Amino acid sequence: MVAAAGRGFRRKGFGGIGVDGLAKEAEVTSGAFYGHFASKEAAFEAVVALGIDDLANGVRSFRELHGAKWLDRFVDFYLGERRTCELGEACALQALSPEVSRGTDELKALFQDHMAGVLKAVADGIEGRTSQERYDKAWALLSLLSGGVTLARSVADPAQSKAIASGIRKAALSLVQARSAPT
Amino acid sequence: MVAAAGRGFRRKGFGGIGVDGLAKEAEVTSGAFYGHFASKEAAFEAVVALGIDDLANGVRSFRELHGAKWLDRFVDFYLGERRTCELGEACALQALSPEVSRGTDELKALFQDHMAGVLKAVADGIEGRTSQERYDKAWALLSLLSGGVTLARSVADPAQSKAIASGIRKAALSLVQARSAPT
DNA sequence: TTGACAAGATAACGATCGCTATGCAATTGC
DNA sequence: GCAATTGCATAGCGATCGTTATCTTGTCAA
Repeated sequence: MVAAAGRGFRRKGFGGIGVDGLAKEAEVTSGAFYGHFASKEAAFEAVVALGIDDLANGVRSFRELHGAKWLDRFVDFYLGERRTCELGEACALQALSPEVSRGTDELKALFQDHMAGVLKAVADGIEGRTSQERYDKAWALLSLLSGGVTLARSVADPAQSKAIASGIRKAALSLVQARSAPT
Repeated sequence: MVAAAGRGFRRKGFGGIGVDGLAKEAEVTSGAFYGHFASKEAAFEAVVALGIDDLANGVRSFRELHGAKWLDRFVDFYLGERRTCELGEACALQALSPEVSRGTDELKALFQDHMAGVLKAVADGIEGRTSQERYDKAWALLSLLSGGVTLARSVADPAQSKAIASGIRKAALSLVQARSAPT
């Protein structure tokens, strides 16, 4: 049910799909929808929470599976499958954070809360002299990847999209290895 | 009229505001709206075209005004005013590209077309051995800035938002100066 | 077998959706 | 000075919006 709502919101945006559409995505009717969620907004909150937690778990999986080389794999995965897959299956960070930025403070607090897990998972997996440097790099990496995929998804020509991804990839890898500039 | 529609779309998203709302933003009625635009979608296209062109002109202005040091100023501006200003006045790239990524191929073609001007303006203003390297960096810089501002706008705590911006700033400056990694 | 309970279907509410047709008033060309 | 055109307001179209109340169905306990 949450997964179906997640697909709907990702594909159409919060305002672009109605409760009937979300319910149909789950192959039920709107009556059943309100059995699971108190409101459309509550459903969106559940989708954001689950989506961001999924990202955190995804990062942890890459670290466990690939060890020291996890970041190369992760970047390639994010700029490959996650860029070309159907929008309904896209990363929550990329597809949902713009909607969060238009939302209430309550929604932003929830987003921030769950993002803490993602940040820790990324920051713990990259190099840097200080904790702050690792967290700075983690924010930058996530911004670069999500922003890059959004831009790559916004152009019509697949070759252009691929070229953007290629540029992002180089920047992402050099970013994580770079010695941070003085503040 | 286009400016008013731009504010409305940025604040609420394409699906989050209706024609009546867009018309009210311009202090007219929906009848007048359809005197200017053939449809809601056509209005959005005009907003995207104008917004991206504004970004291109903004980059050119920074280059003319600040010369070799334009990028530091631009990054600070983008992560300062452009991050904290009201959503209605936000950068088109940050506020509108997620909607473009959910749009038709026609809309994406228009976006890609106008982005060419932004890319050239940025790529011509940064260093790099080859043209491709400059364009790669330009795409990465724009992704980093727009994605970073979106994330910074999605958290509830202003201090957290500022911390994100700080991390993005360091990454942006180091990105442009870095020697590009091998492909 | 019956009866309580849970889950989803159905139907309806007023409001708003994107859009069109028509009406009126000011401006324009001659 | 009158006619044609332009620019916006008004009103209304059927459809969909988010939400609630009611009804039906299925399940398991006693």
